[in-house]
Amino acid sequence: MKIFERKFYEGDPAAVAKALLGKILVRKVYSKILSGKIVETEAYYGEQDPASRAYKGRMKFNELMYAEPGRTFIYMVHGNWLLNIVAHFKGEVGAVLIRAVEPILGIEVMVKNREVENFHSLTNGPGKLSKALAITKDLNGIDVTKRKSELRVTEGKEEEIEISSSHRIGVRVDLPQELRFFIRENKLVSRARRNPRRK
DNA sequence: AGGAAGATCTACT
DNA sequence: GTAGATCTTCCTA
Repeated sequence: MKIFERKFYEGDPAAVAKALLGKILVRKVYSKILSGKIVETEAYYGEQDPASRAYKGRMKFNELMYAEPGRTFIYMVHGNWLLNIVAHFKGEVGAVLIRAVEPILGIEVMVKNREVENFHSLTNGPGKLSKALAITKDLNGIDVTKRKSELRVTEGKEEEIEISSSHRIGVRVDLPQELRFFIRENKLVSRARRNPRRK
């Protein structure tokens, strides 16, 4: 499968978030291959984005958002590891959160990791997919453009996909534009929630 | 020490 | 579908 070069991730985070839909996330672990089609993403910016980890400026824990595009940025929220891929124009700041995938290879391993049987609830959320694919802080900062990486992104099969958008999920204060993107009608897209709750 | 955070699970109105 | 408890880091005081 064709792998994407760094250039693919150099661009506006929202554009990269859309471009990632339909691509394949490949995880190599326990000498096995686990993979899934990316069906839902969100774009995050830098200091002008109140929902971004980089909102308060550059710090040790968000340094990767400033790093070269194509690397992972993984952090914990409410007890869940969330997988982002660094994406931005040179000299800027940003990342794309992978919110859901549709399992392809290694489904029996994902079932074991997740401790659920139901196919639909295997990877339909950012915390769930990390657990299913055994993604933790150990993979923070690795390069998904390298063929030998334990986590990489490759070309999906040729198909028409229809992209829908909405506001980002779960954020306290969102930007005016819609920055969540997902494949329309896909069953593995996480359930939409009502708008950001008020303070 | 305390609290917030890109969430998830369970147990029901 | 929604409410509430609970998940684990890392920041701020």
